[in-house]
Amino acid sequence: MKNSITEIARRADVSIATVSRALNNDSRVKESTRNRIQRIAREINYRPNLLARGFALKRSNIIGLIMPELVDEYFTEVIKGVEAEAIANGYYTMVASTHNREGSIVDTLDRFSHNRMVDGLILLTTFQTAATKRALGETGIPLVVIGDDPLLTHADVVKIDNFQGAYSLISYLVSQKGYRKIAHITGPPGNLDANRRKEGYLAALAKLGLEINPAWMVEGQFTIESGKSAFQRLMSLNEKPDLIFAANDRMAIGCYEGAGALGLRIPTDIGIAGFDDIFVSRFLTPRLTTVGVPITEVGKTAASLLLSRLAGTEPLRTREVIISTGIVPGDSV
Amino acid sequence: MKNSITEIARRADVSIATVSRALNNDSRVKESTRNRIQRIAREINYRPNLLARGFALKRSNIIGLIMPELVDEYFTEVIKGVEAEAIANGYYTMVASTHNREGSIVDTLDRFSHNRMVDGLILLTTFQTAATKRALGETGIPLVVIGDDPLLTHADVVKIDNFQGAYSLISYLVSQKGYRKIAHITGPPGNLDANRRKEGYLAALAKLGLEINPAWMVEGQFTIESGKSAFQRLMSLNEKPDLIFAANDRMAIGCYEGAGALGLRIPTDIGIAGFDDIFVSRFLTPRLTTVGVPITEVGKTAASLLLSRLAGTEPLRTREVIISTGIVPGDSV
DNA sequence: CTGTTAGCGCGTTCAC
DNA sequence: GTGAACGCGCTAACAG
Repeated sequence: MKNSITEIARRADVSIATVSRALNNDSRVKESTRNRIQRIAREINYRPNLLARGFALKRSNIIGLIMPELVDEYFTEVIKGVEAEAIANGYYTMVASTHNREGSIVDTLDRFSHNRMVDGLILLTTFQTAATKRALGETGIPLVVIGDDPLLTHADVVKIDNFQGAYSLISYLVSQKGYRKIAHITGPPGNLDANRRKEGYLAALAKLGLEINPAWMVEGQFTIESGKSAFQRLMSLNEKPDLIFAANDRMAIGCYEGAGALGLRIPTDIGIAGFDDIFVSRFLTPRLTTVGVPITEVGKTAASLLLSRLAGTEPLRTREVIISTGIVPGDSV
Repeated sequence: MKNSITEIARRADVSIATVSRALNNDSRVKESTRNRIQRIAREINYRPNLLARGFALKRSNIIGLIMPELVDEYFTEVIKGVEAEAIANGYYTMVASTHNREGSIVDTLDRFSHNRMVDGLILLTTFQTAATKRALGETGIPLVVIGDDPLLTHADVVKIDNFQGAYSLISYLVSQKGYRKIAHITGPPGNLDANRRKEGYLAALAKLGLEINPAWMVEGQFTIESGKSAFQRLMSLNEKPDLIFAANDRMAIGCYEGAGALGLRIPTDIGIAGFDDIFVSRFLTPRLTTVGVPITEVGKTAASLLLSRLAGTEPLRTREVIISTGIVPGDSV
């Protein structure tokens, strides 16, 4: 048995046009006709062929979500937020993880934006190259970028307030906890979040009139291992810091491991602070002091921006939403 | 400018059929013609309209992944595994989170399987009702179920070896660590993984000739909080266990919290073991002894089963793959 | 080797 | 209020 509007039309003894109208609640169809058609549709468990509909309408009702390789709960949360918002508005979500390779981000972007499979795109990047930027300019479909980029002219942007988060954290550590010699383990050089966090750190130190010691800024890779090495480097200096602010929680965990290896106690011998408030941070001993980010909200906001644009009711100018962060006090400082 | 095979045909001065063949590497097209066509396609940055192609072929090249509400890295890992396998085979992945409500699982299943949006489905369930089972039987498209269900006749199944994992863990705790009075915090009653873990626990006790004390089996909900309450209940018994096996790591974390509140030390005063080896378990103090599950592999396997079936080269009978688990020794026992 | 044509299921004119 | 006819971009069958 077929299962199309043609079949329903045959059974209801009307034309396919009438069926189409009835199923889409077109007010021109007589009520009795509409009811009859809808009943038949239910009986044969009719579902519109979304491929056919999308083809006819040039619209898939799918939004694409492009992310680097999935790690942490960070990505789960974003997916969750996007998906919830999408479903609530009749859209599906297609996830593409690009495995952190620059080439594949561009590829994925290019593919998705030109093959008409998705109506709009949400891109989560942690770094930005010329190639990516170029590809972003050529999508031709509505685009929302999640990330601490400079404002893009053709895309809405959702950014986490990394600067403020770091700035507030340092201020808190100095004014409330009395730290003066604050080191920083940065993230990978090109990482946008990492860069903004570093700027917040530097700005806070400057504002507070504290020493900015170049030796106290060590580069990390956002991994536990790199956090541990950075910690060891810092602890081998003649003039040691009294607190280490790691640009993410994973590296802070590395510091815990480093401290354990050296027999140093936190926060007695050295204070540790992180950024992200990932799930595990709550269970570290002592509980990590860090900066919390409402990640699900990031996803929801991104989806919401995209959907409103797809609905066509939005102005043409791009928008930028900043998601604020908050200090999560722990016992590591 | 249009961007379709019609446009390419116009420029190359051939028919659209030839263009279609050339782009799909049909061997019947003369090489020079094919090269010319492919060059033109590249020049105008042509991408096939996937909606149109899918419509014509009655095939979307999308696989659907239905999951309960996303929690833990468990789901991230599954998505990662599925997505990697799918992309490698020219498929896209559509994620639908059903928010743990029975009704919506059935809805999603029904919708996905009848609207022709996906070619096949992977369903991850932690519980199974009659309604779900019925819906599963009516999909009409290839289906892979991830979960410790009884064998389904019309779906391939990927299951984690919960039974063996629990059985081995208990055996290890008894023979290597000398525990004799082993309590168990179960998962939610209908949860399939939880049930199998309990069976493994009971079977091991029986086999080892150890007492099965009903008071030592307390129901939990797979949450930290429920683990904590269960712990408190167990510790208030006259005859206390010397080890608690929690059916998942989250509840084991609850036990840690409970122990902390009562001033009990792990493993000196009470041993704790879990199941899952989630990321955080490595950072608990002391490190949790638990059972590890290669989750990415679960996703990969599921996708692989589905794709091979979609490729049509597979036999009709359903297959079942059991993913084995392994003890992760920690310092909590 | 290549062209012509039908048809996939749907929404949407344009008639009546 | 309803129907007939068209077209979306592509693949496949058939014809040459």
